[in-house]
Amino acid sequence: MTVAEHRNVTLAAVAAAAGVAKSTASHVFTGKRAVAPETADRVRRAAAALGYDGPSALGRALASGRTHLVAVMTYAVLEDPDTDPLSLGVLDGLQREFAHAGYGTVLLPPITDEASRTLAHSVLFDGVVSVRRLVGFEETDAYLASRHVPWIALDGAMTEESAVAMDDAAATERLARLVLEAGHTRIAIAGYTFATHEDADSIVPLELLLAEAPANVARRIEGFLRAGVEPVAVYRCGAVTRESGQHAARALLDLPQPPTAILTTADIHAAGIVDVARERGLSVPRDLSLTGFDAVPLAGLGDLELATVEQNGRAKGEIVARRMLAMLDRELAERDGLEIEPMPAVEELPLPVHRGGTIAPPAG
Amino acid sequence: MTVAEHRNVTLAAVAAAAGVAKSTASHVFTGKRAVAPETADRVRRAAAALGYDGPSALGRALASGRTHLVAVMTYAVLEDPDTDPLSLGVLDGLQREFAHAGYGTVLLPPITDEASRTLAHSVLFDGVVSVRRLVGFEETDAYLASRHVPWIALDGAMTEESAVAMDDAAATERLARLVLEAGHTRIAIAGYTFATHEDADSIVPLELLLAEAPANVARRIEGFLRAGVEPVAVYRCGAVTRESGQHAARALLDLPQPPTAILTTADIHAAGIVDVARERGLSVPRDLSLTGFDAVPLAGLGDLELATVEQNGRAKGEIVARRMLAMLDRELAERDGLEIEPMPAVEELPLPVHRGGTIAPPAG
DNA sequence: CTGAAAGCGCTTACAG
DNA sequence: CTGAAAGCGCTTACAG
Repeated sequence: MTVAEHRNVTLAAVAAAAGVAKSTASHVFTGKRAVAPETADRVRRAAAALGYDGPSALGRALASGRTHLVAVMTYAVLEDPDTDPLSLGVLDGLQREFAHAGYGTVLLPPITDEASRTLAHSVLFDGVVSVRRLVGFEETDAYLASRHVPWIALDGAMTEESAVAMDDAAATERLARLVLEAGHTRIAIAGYTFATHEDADSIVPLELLLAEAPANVARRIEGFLRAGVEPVAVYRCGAVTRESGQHAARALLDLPQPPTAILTTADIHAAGIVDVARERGLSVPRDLSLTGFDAVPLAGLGDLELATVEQNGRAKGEIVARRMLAMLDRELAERDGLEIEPMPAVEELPLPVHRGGTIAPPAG
Repeated sequence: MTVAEHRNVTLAAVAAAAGVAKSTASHVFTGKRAVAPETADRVRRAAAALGYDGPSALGRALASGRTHLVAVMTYAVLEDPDTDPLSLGVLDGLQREFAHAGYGTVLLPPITDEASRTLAHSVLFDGVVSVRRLVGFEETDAYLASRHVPWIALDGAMTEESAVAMDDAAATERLARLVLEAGHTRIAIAGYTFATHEDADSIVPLELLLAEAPANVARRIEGFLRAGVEPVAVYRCGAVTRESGQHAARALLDLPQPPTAILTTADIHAAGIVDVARERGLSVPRDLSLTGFDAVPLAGLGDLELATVEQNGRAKGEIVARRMLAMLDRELAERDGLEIEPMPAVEELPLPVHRGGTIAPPAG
């Protein structure tokens, strides 16, 4: 038997060789129906003799409507692992949990041009998770909705909350309390939005930021307020980048009465603030206290450890994956007219607070 | 039109609504055959009216034999991005290039247990690339071979050389020359193997290391020899980890006549050697010169920049992806009885040498 | 415990 | 420029 012949061995051929019906041969491999031991043996022997490696995934998929593929739609998570270890962790967790359940993970870029559009249309998947929805997500979201498959969008999108429970507010409340207890009264808040308009980076009214921010960022700010913070200024970061944090620092430290503490909603912004503070000869935390969010490794901070909230990306990915698998199971049950189990409760991702070394009493 | 109805709109339904044959409707979407403008319009209108989003990827795949999916089989590349940024870069390059060509990338774990075995069998792909083949690759390799799809295995496997040209030897020769020119005569070599036996970490004869090492590592060592290095000792690292580098350092520095320079075949080993040297109060490069390979970010080295060879993971991934796409195209042409184009020449990945700050004249 | 048949949603020679 | 039909490789009611 040559390799070339090998390729086209089909279930039908095996069934014929074993002298049974295709359905019987099929059941030998899927195990969905009892088959007499001798019959099964005959089929297996025929398969071995013909070099049949089991039912083709493609045929199964068409017949069963299940591709055993889940898409993860994300933009360049991989390019700069240093800038986004969190999303990488999420991807890792998703992939592991899906693999464990027999689902492969398809990496797909968001739809930004003809190539990505064609790709999205031509790739198979039973469900999809969008991670770090930063670019090209208007069309992508519209498209994913139109595919009518289970879909979870993370990073502050509405569906995130139904997939993984995160009490951001409780965590940031604790963090803010530490700052208040240190004696600060002139506290500023720097939150972010995914707003794409110009001037996104600027001082804004608190209400505006709360209205524009993704749900999770809004919750983080709620935590600050709940702790009793009355911000002397609020900055809107237009991107989750170190530069945006630097802009925030410049604007806030230029105020006539600059804050003695800045509460951010992302570590990377806090890192940018440290950059500018040092540029200006200020020392953190002696001259400026600072909090972050994510507990992500940051370059260029030396020995400084940020006061922050830890978000375990891999754990988050695993939780989200389990949610997706439950959605997939329900869909299958619904299709087959089986009894539909209630969705399991949303799992909670613990968000431990790290005190770090960036909170100190205000100077003077 | 409800969502539920929506889901089952098929090409056949659209064709019926437009009053044309399925084949005609199909050609309107694929563009593989000319269709009269009015006819095409009628079909498109019918599609729009029915909410048809274009041919199902699944049906196309079964009929055409193309899933537009390439698998990347790799073990936990994502878990510790810090320890393997190179593989991450490769994955990124693969993914981008495949996406560009209309292929999705499926992340698959190597076969190590029942779950991964089931997964590999049930997932569809037209071709596969294995990256960082560290664990469970005996069964994985056997399985991938049995799928009879184009397959490229990286990281020192035979097929890597046919997919991307890397002149490791030329690069390491230059590096070794720098060490020789600095005046070193007592030079040791630390190379690695994927050997899994106990005692893998040990001093060995040069010939043994050359025989056991993956092809790319062997080439790197060849480069050292070509430069004129006559090693006073050769160490075999059994794993590509910092610990293994530390073991190498201990063994080599404990020699009665310790080397004044150590040439490694991976940055991470050089980092481990720095750890041990410092532990012992030695200064790099004053007391010990050192070279690496990969130019990967390393933690805990302070200001020390390694003398090393840069391997751009993303560029490598892109080159490999283009190779895979060419293999896929050829396969298709072969199947359809078309003229088979010769494979394009293997692309070369440049391997720039960085002098860094870890080469100095020997002490004394 | 087993079989014959329909069907999953398309593409692609073949024929005109 | 278009159509009718076979076929891609399976699974799954239905029937016995």
